[in-house]
Amino acid sequence: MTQIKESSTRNFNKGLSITACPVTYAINKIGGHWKPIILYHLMSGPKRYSELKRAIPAVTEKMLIQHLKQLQDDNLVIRKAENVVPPFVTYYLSEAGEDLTVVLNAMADWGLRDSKRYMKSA
Amino acid sequence: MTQIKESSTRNFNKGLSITACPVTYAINKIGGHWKPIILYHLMSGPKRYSELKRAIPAVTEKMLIQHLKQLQDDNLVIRKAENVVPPFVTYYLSEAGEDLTVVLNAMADWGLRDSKRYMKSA
DNA sequence: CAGAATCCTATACGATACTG
DNA sequence: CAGTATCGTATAGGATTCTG
Repeated sequence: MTQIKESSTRNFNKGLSITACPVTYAINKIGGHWKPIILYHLMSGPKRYSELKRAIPAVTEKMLIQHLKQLQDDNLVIRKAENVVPPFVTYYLSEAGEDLTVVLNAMADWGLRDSKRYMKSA
Repeated sequence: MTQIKESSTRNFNKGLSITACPVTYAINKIGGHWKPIILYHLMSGPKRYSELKRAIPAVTEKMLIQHLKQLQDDNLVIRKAENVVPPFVTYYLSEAGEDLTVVLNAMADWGLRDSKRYMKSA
């Protein structure tokens, strides 16, 4: 598995900055390239693995699973698996994940506003 | 210069997700590991290059300059250089950068709240 | 269906040395 | 002081194949 290692100066520095700044703490939890999108899709309710995949066609399985796992590790999403064949797995936001809605919306607002800033020529 | 290239599937996908989600648009502008910290320090007023360096000891010159440049390209910070010897360069937030304050604060709030969530044992 | 495993590349990042 | 240049590494991310 190509996961995050805990060695290297890089992670050391990362650690430093986390403690220094709550913003960085947040970035480190939702900063992955696909995490916000996943979270975004989860904001509209629980989704099955395949639904997420279809909702975000650009993401590879690896990335999806990987980020989903990180989000679980960070206690932002919850995975619920029925033990049936074929498998039925749903992902949904935890409390902490729900709380993120505010942040995501703030970011979305800003993103929208910012992109408009460079469009309105008239 | 080790800058961002515009080729590769990766960037293509990145592009896709940007258009799909304003949150991702935002992440792509402030998602760099040092950007939020830089922005954060700039929130308290204009800073000289050396001040930033001192304020964020963990960052290397390369990273600082690089992110500073990206932030300029993204119109989040403004660079103002006096043409004197020794050089006197100041960085400060643009309008768009100031707008980010809300987002950064939302993230900071969440980060603080989230980290507390895992501390309060009593 | 949901996911694990493997292989590979790009690039983000760090360290260090040099310059106007 | 405020940067640039060069080099090396790690890891994030992609493509593909396989499985309970």
